Amino acid sequence: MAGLREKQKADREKRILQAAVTKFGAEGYRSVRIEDLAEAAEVSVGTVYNYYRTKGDILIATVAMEVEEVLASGARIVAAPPPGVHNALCALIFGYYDHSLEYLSKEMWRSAMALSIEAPATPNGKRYTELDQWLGAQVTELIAALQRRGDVRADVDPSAIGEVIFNNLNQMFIEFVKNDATTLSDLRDNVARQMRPIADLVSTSPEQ
Amino acid sequence: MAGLREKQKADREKRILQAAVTKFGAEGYRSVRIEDLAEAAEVSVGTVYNYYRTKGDILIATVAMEVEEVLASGARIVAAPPPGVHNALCALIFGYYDHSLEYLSKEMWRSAMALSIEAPATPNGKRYTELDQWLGAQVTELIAALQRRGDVRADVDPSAIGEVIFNNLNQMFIEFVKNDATTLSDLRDNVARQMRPIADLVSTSPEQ
DNA sequence: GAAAAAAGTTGAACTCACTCAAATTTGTAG
DNA sequence: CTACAAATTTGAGTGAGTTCAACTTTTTTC
Repeated sequence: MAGLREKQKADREKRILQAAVTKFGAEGYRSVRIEDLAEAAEVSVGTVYNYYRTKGDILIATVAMEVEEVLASGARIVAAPPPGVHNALCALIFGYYDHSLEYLSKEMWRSAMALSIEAPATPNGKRYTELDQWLGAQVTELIAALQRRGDVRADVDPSAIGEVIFNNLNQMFIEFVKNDATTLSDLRDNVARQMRPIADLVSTSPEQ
Repeated sequence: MAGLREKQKADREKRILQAAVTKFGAEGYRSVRIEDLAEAAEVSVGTVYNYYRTKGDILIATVAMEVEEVLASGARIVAAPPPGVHNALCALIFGYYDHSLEYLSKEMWRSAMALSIEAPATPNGKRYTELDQWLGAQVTELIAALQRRGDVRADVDPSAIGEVIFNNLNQMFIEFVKNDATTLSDLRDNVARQMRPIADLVSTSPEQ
């Protein structure tokens, strides 16, 4: 039975999350107070803490939604990668990057990343780390797919290369969100330049 | 004239930093209050803030000392790298890793990294990012040195490969400090495995 | 339908990083 | 040595995240 209580609970949680997405995006994670969220969601401060353990928890919940979308769009590229190692890698990576700022500001990314590093044992931190690992696995999957197709040399270990590439793109994204002046286009150019030699080295085809 | 005031100032700053190194290491960055540091350094809370802008500033100051040592020991390896690309890379990277926990706990690293991401525009954050860039440059230098010596193929761009390798080792270090159960030995093994294919691919010598 | 139990909400109180106006200490001029 | 000026220290005060004992609302029991 979908009792009244269940319905109210789900409704309150949704209202709090909605208030968070709106207010964090508009006013910045830092400057939004729990009291503001509570007011916007028409609940009390204590109730916010009944649904989310910390302020950071609320942020992670909003970031997680974004990352899940990114994973889904990445899966489509892995299923049918464009021809050529460099092209395929860039398609996947740029897909991640271009999605990243759709709902989240750089400030929100910074705070979420900081949280996941500082408090890795909390549910928040674990959730974020887990999503990161899924993204990393997706890059390895792409390398493996390209290897099966014959684009990548047979003697290459997909997971070693995949991890290195993912760690690099992750770190480049961190630098990107750390600097408000850097544009998505700058980021893409830099990563494309870095991926060129890697792609050449693992490719079966002559190095152009 | 080295007036009394100058001497007292230097002395107070040193006492505060000393208290920070001791207490952060023993009790954890999070659970040490500014009031505790002030008491240990025999000054008032306000005075602590006269020397350091924020609590994070104090942490960065302790981390910076560590990183500077690491940079110096890295320079010695770049000046005379061991034979073989894989060996040379591992020597440099393991040098970083082995030094890292000499004075700093994993928790201190986590907090420092989180700070540098969340507040990159503050003096703290900038200082940490700058040190990171020096480390990255050192990896590129090593690749270039190996290339001059003929160990690395002439058609490889040292800075592109160096950046990718550094970003990878940095990200691996982040994962290392995020998980209290991971040992230095685990970290070394994982990174050595990742570096193997990269080293093979950029080496001039036959791939063993 | 009323009363007891369970579940959830509330906001005042607590902690801790950080601030600032007043007090203190050090340096300097007569 | 005294009086004034400059630099520094001080700690009570402020703000925001978080907690928890009392209160309300919903569900269950008889």
